[in-house]
Amino acid sequence: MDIIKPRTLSGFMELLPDKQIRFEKMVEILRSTYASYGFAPLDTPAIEDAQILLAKGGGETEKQIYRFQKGDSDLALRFDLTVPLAKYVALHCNDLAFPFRRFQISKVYRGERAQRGRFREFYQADIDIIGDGKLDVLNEAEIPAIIYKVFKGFGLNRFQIRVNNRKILTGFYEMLNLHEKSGDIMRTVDKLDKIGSDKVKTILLEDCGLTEEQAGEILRFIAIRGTNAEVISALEGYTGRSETFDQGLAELKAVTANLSAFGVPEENFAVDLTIARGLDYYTGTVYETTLLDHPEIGSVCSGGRYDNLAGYYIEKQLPGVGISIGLTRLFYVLDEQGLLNPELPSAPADALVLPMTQDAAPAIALAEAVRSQGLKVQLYCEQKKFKQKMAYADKLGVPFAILLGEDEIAEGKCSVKDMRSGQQLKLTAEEAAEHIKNALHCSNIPVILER
RNA sequence: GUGGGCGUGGCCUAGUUGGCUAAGGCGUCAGAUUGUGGCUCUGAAGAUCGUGGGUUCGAAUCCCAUCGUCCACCCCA
Repeated sequence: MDIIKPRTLSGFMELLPDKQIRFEKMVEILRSTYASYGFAPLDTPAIEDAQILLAKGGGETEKQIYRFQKGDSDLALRFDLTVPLAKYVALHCNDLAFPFRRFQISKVYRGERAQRGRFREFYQADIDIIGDGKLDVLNEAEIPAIIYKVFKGFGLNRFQIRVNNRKILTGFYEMLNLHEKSGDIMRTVDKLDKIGSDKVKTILLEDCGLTEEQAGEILRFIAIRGTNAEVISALEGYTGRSETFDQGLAELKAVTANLSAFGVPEENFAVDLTIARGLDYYTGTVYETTLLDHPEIGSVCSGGRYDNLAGYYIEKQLPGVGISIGLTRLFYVLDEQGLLNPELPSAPADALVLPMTQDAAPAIALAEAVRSQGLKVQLYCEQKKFKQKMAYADKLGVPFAILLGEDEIAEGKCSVKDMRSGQQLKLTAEEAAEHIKNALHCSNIPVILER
């Protein structure tokens, strides 16, 4: 028989158990945080009709989507969670209560060249709030609060939620009569941090065909930095020249005004005029979150406000605001940087019960007794040498091994061995559970430990 | 999609002016008192040198093709 060499495709992440446990921990934090803000869980199919996923048509989506035929069906794998959400809302809008808040943590697929931190299959953790006809700006102010809670929940401190407003940008380009070129300009300006202002200027002049004066105006505009109050006051100087701009500024003020009420510290939030993000459908506030100590990895969470979620599927006007956390990338980078908390328990069980008698019944009962006290307990079922049983406990990384042999059974007790210290005690099942619980008592250990 | 680097046991690497049975480390497995893991010691298994073709007396090493992979660009989480 031919052996097929096992391999995992490039751009797909596969983890060993201890890492997977840490990953799941992050997912749990996301779920509980999202749920705590009243978002409902949603799951949609990984595969959809290609027509639906490609409704928007053209561009990168068409190039990157995994598309295939099965019989006569033209199918595709979802490349994000927003388009499936649009379909879902369009399909069920008569049954949903608006504003509709949902979260979804699922895999998405993109057939592009994989690179460090860039995957072909990866998890997105999305939240969106969809309004029926209207959606108040207050929703846009709440989003950073949720991002903040999630990242703090992971154990991160050095991150920054950067915010801009698309209306400010389009309004500003209207003032310069550059409305048609705004897409190219924004894409260029977005690279400011990466390539520097001289390079940006060169591209604006040569590739975008701007005049020296226009380029100068733009560079001066995106150079506006400082505290939120300082940036906003600098922006006030541009008012009265574009209705769009003025409206964008008003929205930006509304978002920043409620930050402290929502509990977001100023140090984790910044108005940044270079942010453009997802050029096609965002129409108002846009968000991008970066790790301050690892700017090279780019954005780990981004999103914004859009006016018409489901326009391709129904006539109804459904404005919304949402964000997406690139969980796979975030995890990959944190792991690579060695920031995953080594203190976080990553064994599949709290204790491993090792039966040492021919009759396994007492051990089975013991395992169940300890398990019923709320602990994760694995029963070792193999008939191997004691040495090998211990080696297994060691390799699994379980903090405790519970031994049950003739002696213990005769005394009505079991031997509880702390694998880290080597200390061993003879205890009853209840005492054992209590002992282990006290030793672990680790419910609030963060996943990430920043240095 | 465009441009560049690299492919040697499961993993990391040595070996490239072509030359004897391809070397080492990690890991795996088995032993060193069959009720005690990590450490140490001993031993074992495991590679058609990515694949196909070519040059040559002889190819891991040179040439061509192909696949894979990584990096940059594009774009993005």
